[in-house]
Amino acid sequence: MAKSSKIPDPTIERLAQYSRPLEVLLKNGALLILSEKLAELCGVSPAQVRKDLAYFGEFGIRGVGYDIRALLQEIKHILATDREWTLCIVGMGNLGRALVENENFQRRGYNFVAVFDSDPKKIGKTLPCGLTIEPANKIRELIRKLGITIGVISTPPFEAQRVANLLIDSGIKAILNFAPTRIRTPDNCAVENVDFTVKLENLAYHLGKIS
Amino acid sequence: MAKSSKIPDPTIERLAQYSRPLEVLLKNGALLILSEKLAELCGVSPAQVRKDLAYFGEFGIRGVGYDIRALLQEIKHILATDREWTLCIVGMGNLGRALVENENFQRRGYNFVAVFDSDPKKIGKTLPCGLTIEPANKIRELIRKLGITIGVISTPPFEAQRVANLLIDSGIKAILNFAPTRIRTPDNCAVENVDFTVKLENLAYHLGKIS
DNA sequence: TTTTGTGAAGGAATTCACAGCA
DNA sequence: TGCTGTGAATTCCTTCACAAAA
Repeated sequence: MAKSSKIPDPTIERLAQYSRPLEVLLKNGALLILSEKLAELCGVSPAQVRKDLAYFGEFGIRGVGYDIRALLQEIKHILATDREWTLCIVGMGNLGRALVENENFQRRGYNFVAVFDSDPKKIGKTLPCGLTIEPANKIRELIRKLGITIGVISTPPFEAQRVANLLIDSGIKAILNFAPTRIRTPDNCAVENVDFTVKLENLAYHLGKIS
Repeated sequence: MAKSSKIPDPTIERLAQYSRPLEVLLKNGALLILSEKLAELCGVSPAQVRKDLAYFGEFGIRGVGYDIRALLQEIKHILATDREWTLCIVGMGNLGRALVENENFQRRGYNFVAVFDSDPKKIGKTLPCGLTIEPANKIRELIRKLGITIGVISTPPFEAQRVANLLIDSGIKAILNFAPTRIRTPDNCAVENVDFTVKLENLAYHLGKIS
């Protein structure tokens, strides 16, 4: 099956992107798709699509294309999104609350089961989704009790590393970090950063070149 | 000064990242920084830092390092973040509201001056930040009147392309897209995508390899 | 035929290693 | 001496072009 080593990181990122239009197509009843069509929908080259998929096996039929349902299932299996994940989030500001209520997470099997904050005024409040804000000192206990595997950080930047350390100490192996700062983790804990302001600065750079 | 062509995209992204710790250091009164230290703070190699900066000029002093204040100013000038930008946002769900209230934007000179939605129940409501939600049919008018240069999309995915087209028609040249779908734009309009679920799927992939 | 799967070629970005300057 | 700036070497990723298969 997988030549599991040496898969380029960009390939993993694109697999997730391929799944988006495939889901739409499947829902609309389409059965087959060509690498050329999928490539066009995702803004990449057809050869790129084929090479990305070929890292994991032979999913297509030569002369015909890819079976949409089977391909989507394979991608989900590769990305391990064919199961449910339990998450917690630390930092219940505007962004944290919006993330917890965001239906894009549940829809893909990412379920928040605990939310934390260190502000006494927020602790104990119940959110529309039904979760109650817990104090930061219960992070370790609840992560273990609820079997949480992914931690989300939406605190101010100066608290992010401390929170990350707490999560790591509690056994978390994957962190999604929304704080606009780098956090350090041991090799066995993966981090993905979502920094809007970096993206805006990219845009500003491009705009600056024009005007 | 700049050999303005042929700057790698990743370089631009890293410049924004370099500015984060530099701002903190400057505030703390530090004067000089070595490429090695900055690299360590940002999780890249020292040679990478030097090469990135060298694309735009000679900002360092050999044998000494970089003057933090001057370097930060240079980076901000390159990224065109040494000025104010006016933004609008379309899609006032949980995420849209959180983004408008998020102080990370204002702090860096990104000011929302108009917010839009197509839901009649939301139109006319005033947000904590003081802005009133406008109907989507006023997008063109307000973009022109207020001189808005960057558009943010936080609608559901199936509306994203339509909204993007509206923005483009109104003269917008840069879009920050939070909808988990690809949007197409002409060459003269830059897009940056922020897709949390893609990031989560990267994490799931790494977790899946372990457990 | 048609379209996938894939070595080989090409290109882009990073790292190396040292020359150049304070 | 110490650290930046930079061509050369290397690694990584993408594209090409065609053989293989339906």
